[in-house]
Amino acid sequence: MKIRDDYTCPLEIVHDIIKGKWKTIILYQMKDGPKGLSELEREIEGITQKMLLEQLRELIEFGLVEKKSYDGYPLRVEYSVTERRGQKMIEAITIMQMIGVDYMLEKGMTDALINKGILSEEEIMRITKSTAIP
Amino acid sequence: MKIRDDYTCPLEIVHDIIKGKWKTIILYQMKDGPKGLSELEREIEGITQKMLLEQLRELIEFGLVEKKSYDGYPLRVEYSVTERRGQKMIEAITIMQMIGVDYMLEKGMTDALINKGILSEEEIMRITKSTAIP
DNA sequence: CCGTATCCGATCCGATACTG
DNA sequence: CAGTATCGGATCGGATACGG
Repeated sequence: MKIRDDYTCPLEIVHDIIKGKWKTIILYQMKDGPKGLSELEREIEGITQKMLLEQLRELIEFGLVEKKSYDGYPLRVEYSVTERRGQKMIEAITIMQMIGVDYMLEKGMTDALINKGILSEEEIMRITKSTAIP
Repeated sequence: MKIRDDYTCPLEIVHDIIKGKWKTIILYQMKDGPKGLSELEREIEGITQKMLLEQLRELIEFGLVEKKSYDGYPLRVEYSVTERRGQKMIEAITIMQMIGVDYMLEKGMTDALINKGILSEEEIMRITKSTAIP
């Protein structure tokens, strides 16, 4: 990814940082601690190894992710969210996650939420009752 | 924009909502109240009318923006952030704005910040002093 | 002032094959 | 387990012209 130097506003930069299809998902997946590559690949449904590595590299470039390599066999590499900028981004992503859930509830896409373990059936019952129009 | 129904996670949806180059900037520009089209066009540097309308339409589709038309002459149209989902998104965007500013400070892009009126010269002095390594 | 339509190069991303 | 390279279709976004 090319890093330009003619940005006219801060949000333009941030858009460049997270515009990739998988960036927010990757970051969110790392929110509770470091992850290995194959771990991420397993947990993120539909991503290819190529995309994962590509997007990780860009996240590192922008200071949102850190990489640590440990020699030995098997190879071990850990990717984690950076303390300063990365954690801040997680805050924003957490809000976006809420918006996504809100949208899915509105559209009745409850199955996906339950399957993914994002919400339990009871939680959905409670939420939909409280906001549904009788 | 096509709205799919096979989203596997909430963040995938949100990414679809804000992936456009101008979406976050447009929303942020409306954070303090309704805006007319030409107003937005004037305030957002570099955007074309085509892109502005296109992205606004998508933001409306996803329930982040509302549109109100007033007949008469000259025509008056108001775009505003929706109470529920839109305002929530503004929260996330505000954090992203902070990240962008942080990045610009780190890269020494202070001129752009001052020119845009995002930070004053004194504020930058204070910040850079407190985080700079002597 | 507000909105639509088209054309076209740039980029994104998925599939696939290969290396240490 | 971790990472690189290439190729090709789909999508994005800028320019530009036209209509209410």
